[in-house]
Amino acid sequence: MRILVVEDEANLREQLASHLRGEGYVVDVAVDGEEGLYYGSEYPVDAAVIDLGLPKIDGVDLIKSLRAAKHDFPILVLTARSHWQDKVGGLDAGADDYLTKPFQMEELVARLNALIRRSAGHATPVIVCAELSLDISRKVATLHGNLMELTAFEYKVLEYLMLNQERIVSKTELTEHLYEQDFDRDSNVLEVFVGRLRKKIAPLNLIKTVRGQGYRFGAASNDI
Amino acid sequence: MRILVVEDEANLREQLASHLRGEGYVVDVAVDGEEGLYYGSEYPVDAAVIDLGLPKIDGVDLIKSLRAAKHDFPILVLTARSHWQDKVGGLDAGADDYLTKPFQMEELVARLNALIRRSAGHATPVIVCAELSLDISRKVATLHGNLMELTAFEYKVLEYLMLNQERIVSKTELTEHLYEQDFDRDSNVLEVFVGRLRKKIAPLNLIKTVRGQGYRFGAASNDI
DNA sequence: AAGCAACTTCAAAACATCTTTAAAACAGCT
DNA sequence: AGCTGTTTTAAAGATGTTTTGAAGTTGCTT
Repeated sequence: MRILVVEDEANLREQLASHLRGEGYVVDVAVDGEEGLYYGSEYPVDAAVIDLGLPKIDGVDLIKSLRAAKHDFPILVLTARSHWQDKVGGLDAGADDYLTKPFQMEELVARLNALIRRSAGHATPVIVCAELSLDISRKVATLHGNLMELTAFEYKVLEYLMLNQERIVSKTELTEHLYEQDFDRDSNVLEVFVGRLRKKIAPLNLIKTVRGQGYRFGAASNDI
Repeated sequence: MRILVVEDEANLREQLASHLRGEGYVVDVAVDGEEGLYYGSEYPVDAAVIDLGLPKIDGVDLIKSLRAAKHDFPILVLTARSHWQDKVGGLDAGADDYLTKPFQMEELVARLNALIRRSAGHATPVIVCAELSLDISRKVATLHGNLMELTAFEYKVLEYLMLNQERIVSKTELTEHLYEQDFDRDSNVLEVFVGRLRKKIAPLNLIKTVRGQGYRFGAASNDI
C-alpha cells in the first residue's frame, strides 16, 4: 500500500517515513503542500498523512485542492495539541480522521489501516471469501481455519487482491501500489507471487487471470 | 518497563526517578501536568506515578486528559496525607491505585509491579508457561523447578515477553520499553539476549521469531 | 501454426536473523 | 580510587529465508 506523508518538520517526517516503511508500506514523502499536491496527483496513493501546519500551501488548502482534483483516497490529518480546533477545518476540508501531536506510531498505523480498509468498502477488519479469510488488522490469512504461512510480499499481494475483490487488477496497478516507483516494469515477479499464492490456496481457484488485463480475485464462477 | 513520573517537587522527583531506575525501570520524568500529558502521549509507558498537587494542569485533570486520549496504562497517584480525600478524585478520574505521602519506596515499587502485571492481564504474580515460570514480585524465573541464573537484562527481556505472551512483540517495542529513548536503533543487542535466553531455556522452544515482525513467546504450536 | 501472454522452475542476490567474539561498561570489593 | 569479575554492547561473519531475475514451457488467440 502506498502512503503519502506531507510533513515539514524533518525529524517527524523521517520518523513517519521509516516507521511506515518498516510496517511494509510504500511511502512518498513531501516537505510542503506544493510537493504534497504534486505527489498526490501523480502517484496512486492509498492514503495520506498530512500535517495541518505547513508552509507554502496550508494543510487545509492542500486537502481542498486534492479533493477538488477528485482524489478520494483517505486522509489522516495531524494537528498540534495547542491547535486542536484545526482538526475541524481539516475534517471540513475533506479529511477522514485526525490525530493530535504527540501521538504513538502504533496508533497512527492502526488508524491508517482502518482508513484504507474502509475506503476499499470493507466495514470490518476481516475479509472472508469462501474458505479463505484475511485479517487486515493482524495481517494474517487463514485457510479452512488454519493460519497460512505467507511471506511479507505474498501477504501484500493477497491483501491488495482481496481488498479489491471482484474487480480486475492489472499488474501495473499492483506494482504501483506495492513497489517504489523505480521498479523494473518488465519483471515477472508478480506472476511468480501469484503462482505461489495459487499453490498455497489450492484447490480453491480464487485468483483468476484475465488475459491481457490482469487478475481478478473472487468466488464468482462466471466472468464479469 | 517504562514508567512516567509526574511530580513538581524537585527533591521527591529525583528520588523517585533514581530509585525506579535502580529497580531497572526506564523512567520518563515530567515536572508538571502539561509535560506529563506530552510524555504520556509520546512514549509507550507501562505505568505512571502522578502527584495530585501539580501546577499548570492539576493531577486529576492530567489523569482525565490521559484517559480521554485513550491511554490505558495503569496510574498510581500520590497524595499528601493532609489531603488524603483527594485520592477519591484521582480514582474517579481513572487512577488505579494511590499512596499517601510519606511512603516507602519499596511499597511504591511493589504496587507499581502489581499494577503492570495486572494490566497485562495476569491476576497472580506468577506466570507459568510449560516448565518455565516467572515470579514477577520476586523477579526470578524457575525452569523445571530450579531457579534460573539470569542477568538483569535477560530477566527484563524474558519478563516483557512473558507478560505479553502469545502476542508478536517487535524489536522496536522491546527497545522502547526496555531502553532509554536515545538507544541505537540498529544495534543487535536484543538478538543477542534472545539468543542467550533461548540457550538457557533450551530445549523448550518458547521464543519464536516471526520474520520481519518480531518475537512471540508462548507454547502454542501453530502461529497466531 | 505463429505469436504472445502468462506460468513454472531454478538459482542468484538481497535481506533478516543468529552466533561468536572481544571490547567496553559496570558493580562489588579492598 | 584501583582492581577484578561480570554484564552489556558492538562488530563481523555464518546461516537461513525471501525476493528477484532469467530461461524455458505452456497454452490461449488469431
